[in-house]
Amino acid sequence: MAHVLPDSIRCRLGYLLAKTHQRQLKLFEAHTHDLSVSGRQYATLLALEANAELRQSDLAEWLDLDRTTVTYLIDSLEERAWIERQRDPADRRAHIVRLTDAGTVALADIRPAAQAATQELLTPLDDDEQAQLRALLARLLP
Amino acid sequence: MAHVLPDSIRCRLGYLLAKTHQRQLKLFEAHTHDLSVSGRQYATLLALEANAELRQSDLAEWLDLDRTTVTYLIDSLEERAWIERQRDPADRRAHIVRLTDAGTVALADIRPAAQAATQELLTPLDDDEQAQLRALLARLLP
DNA sequence: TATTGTTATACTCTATAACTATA
DNA sequence: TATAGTTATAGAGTATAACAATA
Repeated sequence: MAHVLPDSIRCRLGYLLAKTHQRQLKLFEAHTHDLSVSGRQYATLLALEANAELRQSDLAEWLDLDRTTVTYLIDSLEERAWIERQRDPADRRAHIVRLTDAGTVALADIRPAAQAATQELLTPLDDDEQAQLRALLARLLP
Repeated sequence: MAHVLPDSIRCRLGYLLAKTHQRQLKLFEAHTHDLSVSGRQYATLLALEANAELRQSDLAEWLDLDRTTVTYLIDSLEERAWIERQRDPADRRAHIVRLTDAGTVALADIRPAAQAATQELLTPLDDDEQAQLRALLARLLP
């Protein structure tokens, strides 16, 4: 190939975000392959690790997901018995979600694999630069 | 809501990339709404602006896309007469893609809208920080 | 009336494989 | 036999709207 990717593309933020995100997804999948878990399922388990009880509407707000997406997400986690859901006695419209013991075990398996994936992505950066990147990205979110 | 998004999620690189990318897509779409163009279509036009002629296989390699995806992408641009494709006389298996005059005009419309979207995303960062972010992300790509 | 969650539907992306035409 | 491109298909992911139960 006689040409080179022009800077007009290589420095486009949309391109950089799309490609790094794509690469992160592939690495996460490669490292967690035998666990067959999605990044979103992992994030849900982390949220429930930090908070013993959450309503589905809380998860939707936190993870910035549609409530229908949360329903499917929770369905998939309940099928694997990693979480359980029950009616909120205080508001019988709502469902309360909790991590099960099996979910805690699963999380212990997933976490090191997920961290290894992130470390592989971040290999070109030293520790300071990794922290800078996280801090800069975090400031772009509401 | 009584809870707060835990740092275990907020600082997860996969979460940060997914959310900033999602936000970038929404802002791009909002700013280019009346032009109805995708970021990938925009990147293709930029590639052709920098190189008068490209084969579809070049585009696939540059943009890290499957060749089937490139076929659909080029189809959509040809329908709008922004690009034209013809057989490569030197290798009649290949298609050579070129920007048309209409494509050049379209690019002139799209570019400021795309840049405005990026600037809105990057509002929380000053100029130095924006450059740092681009540089750090670029180093994560092969 | 508004909110929580579920279901159905559809639409976009993406991945795969089968196909053609050329090399 | 390998490569460039096309087509068909199916699988995720996501968005929308209609619905039931409850507030």
